Amino acid sequence: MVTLADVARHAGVSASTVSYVLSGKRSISAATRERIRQSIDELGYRPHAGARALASSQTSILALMMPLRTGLYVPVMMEIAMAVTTTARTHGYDVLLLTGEEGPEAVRRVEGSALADGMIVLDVELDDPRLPFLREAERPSVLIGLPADTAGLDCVDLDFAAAGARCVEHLAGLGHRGLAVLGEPPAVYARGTGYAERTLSGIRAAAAEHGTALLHRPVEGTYAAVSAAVTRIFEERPGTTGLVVQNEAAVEPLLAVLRHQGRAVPEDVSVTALCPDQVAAHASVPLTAVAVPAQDMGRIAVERLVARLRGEDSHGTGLLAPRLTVRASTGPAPDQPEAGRGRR
Amino acid sequence: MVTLADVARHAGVSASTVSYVLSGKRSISAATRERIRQSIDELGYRPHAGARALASSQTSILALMMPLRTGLYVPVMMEIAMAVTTTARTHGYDVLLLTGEEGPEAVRRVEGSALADGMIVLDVELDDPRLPFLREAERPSVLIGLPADTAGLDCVDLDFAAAGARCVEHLAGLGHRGLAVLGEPPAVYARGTGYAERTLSGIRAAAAEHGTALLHRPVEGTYAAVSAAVTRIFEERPGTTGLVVQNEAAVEPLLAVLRHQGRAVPEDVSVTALCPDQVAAHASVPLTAVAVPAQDMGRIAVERLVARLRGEDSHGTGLLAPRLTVRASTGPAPDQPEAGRGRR
DNA sequence: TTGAAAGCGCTAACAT
DNA sequence: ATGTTAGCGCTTTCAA
Repeated sequence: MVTLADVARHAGVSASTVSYVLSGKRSISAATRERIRQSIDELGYRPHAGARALASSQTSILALMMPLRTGLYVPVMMEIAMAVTTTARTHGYDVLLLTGEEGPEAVRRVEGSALADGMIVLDVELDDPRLPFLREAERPSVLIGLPADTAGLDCVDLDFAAAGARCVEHLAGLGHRGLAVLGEPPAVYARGTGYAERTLSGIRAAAAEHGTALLHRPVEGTYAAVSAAVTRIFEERPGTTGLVVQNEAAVEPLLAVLRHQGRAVPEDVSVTALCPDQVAAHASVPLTAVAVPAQDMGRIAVERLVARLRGEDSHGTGLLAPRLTVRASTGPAPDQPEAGRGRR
Repeated sequence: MVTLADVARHAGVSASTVSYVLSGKRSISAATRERIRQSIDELGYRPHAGARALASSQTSILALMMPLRTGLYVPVMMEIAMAVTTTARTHGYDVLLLTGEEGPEAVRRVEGSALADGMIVLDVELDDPRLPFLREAERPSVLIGLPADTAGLDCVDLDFAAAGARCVEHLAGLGHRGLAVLGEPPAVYARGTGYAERTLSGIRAAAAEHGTALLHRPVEGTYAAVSAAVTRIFEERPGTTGLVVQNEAAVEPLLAVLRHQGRAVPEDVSVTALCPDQVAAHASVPLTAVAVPAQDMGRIAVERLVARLRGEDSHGTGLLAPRLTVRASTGPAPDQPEAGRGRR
């Protein structure tokens, strides 16, 4: 193994000089700097991460806490994880992956063992058990998600209320007066994961404002569940012409069910979704949708965390504005909102 | 920060004694061991990871290299990542997540900077550029996947050839004589990712053995692409009654297309897939399928890696035997393999 | 602009 | 069964 001392010897300087060339924390004459650079390349030197961590109390590692609870849409988590990792690298950080199991204990491990300089926390519940530990932690953290009480926390998230409202406004603007929401699975609501409720409240507010009827059905992302839910919706409210879907897994099943029931999209029913752009764009009917900006959230979380590690000011809680892209799944409300247009 | 020295002082022993209690590398009288345990708890001591890494040249960290290339089915990767992380924890290891971008360079970083004790490599190409570096690396690695030349490497993977054969045997056993394969997207084949080709060769061999006709169509996982492919298949080979799908993303689109074309599953067409059990079980028609044992692969990879880190013998390359679960998507071949049974 | 030297917190010989 | 001590490879005062 090549050490700093080896490099110093090879370049004919002291160890500290090599260290300073690496960190740039003091000025070095161009000549020696070049000589040292050369030695480093020639010897293939790499600083030992552990030694560095010990001496500097900085690990150059960010922890990513990613519980994988039921009802979560995996691809979104993955996108965030990837964005976090690549962004972290551009800032010179590596990423330590922590999964659920350990819960709050993981926070203590990271702190106590000095495993990382800061942490990014996913899938935050309204009253997340990790919050107290994060609040009193020495090291900074950024949450992706929004707990009930954000005091003393740094959070990044999509403005789900605005996103829900955006969907309703779009449909209302097209003349739809009977709307229904296919929500996340019951488990997600039960768990107190804020975003589902925030979306719903945004949807409700907008529906009230536009005077549209509204039905809400939590639903599992299976064909059978979606089929049952959709059937019930049209039975109870034959005048329903607009659907808002907030369950990525339900998107394809929904389109299949509608097709099967003979309801044309968007001629008979307009559909808007809240899902990653990729899902919306590649659906069997390209969907008018508010994007879940997974990559942005991951990137922004890292940038904030890095800024705080550098001692720059924390930016506090910030919500991303929703962006709705119109595609092929929405159109004007049918002239006669007659019942039973579709066959069953 | 609480250090080993603090604990030693508090317990009235020397630092080394505390260290040995922690590592169990020499016998300690029950009395002092208990006293030290108590001090550790009372003070809330946690060993400093960096210091430990420096002194012992062991990081207790495993690196997980996960390029995320196009055409990959994300949930499988995620399942593997989660299995790797939780299994690693049960053995006292944490996981460092490395994504694509860096390629072979990442291998050198991990080595050179002593970031991890060993690595697990995903999405291995037949002639992966990382292989030479892995072969000459000091630290052990386990690949999930099978490159062209496995010499000097430790690999875990599903036996895709056997898996493909298993699907064909099942269909042949049900009397199907005209089969078609919906394969991975062309990009996957082009990239030289072995598993797709291994599956295909297994399918071909079994088809030859059973004397069944066979058509192969690579396909993107979009509704449009699947629709086009299926339509062509039935035009070219009206006698096709059995489908093998090896593209998780194509599963739902396929079922939707068949439904739309009026082909009943399994009365008109039998479908077998090669996909995670969860996908198969929750599809709109529960699928007879060979499972992609993502969790097992992740777990086994870690167990092997840990065994090697402990100096136990490497187990060499090992393929997992396929397991086919019969569900609702396959049935006896239609009596009269007549053309044009479905409407269009 | 550069060196010398004192740790960072832990492990592992080497003693006793 | 326990203590003493010399590093592990790096950062960072303090000196020059």
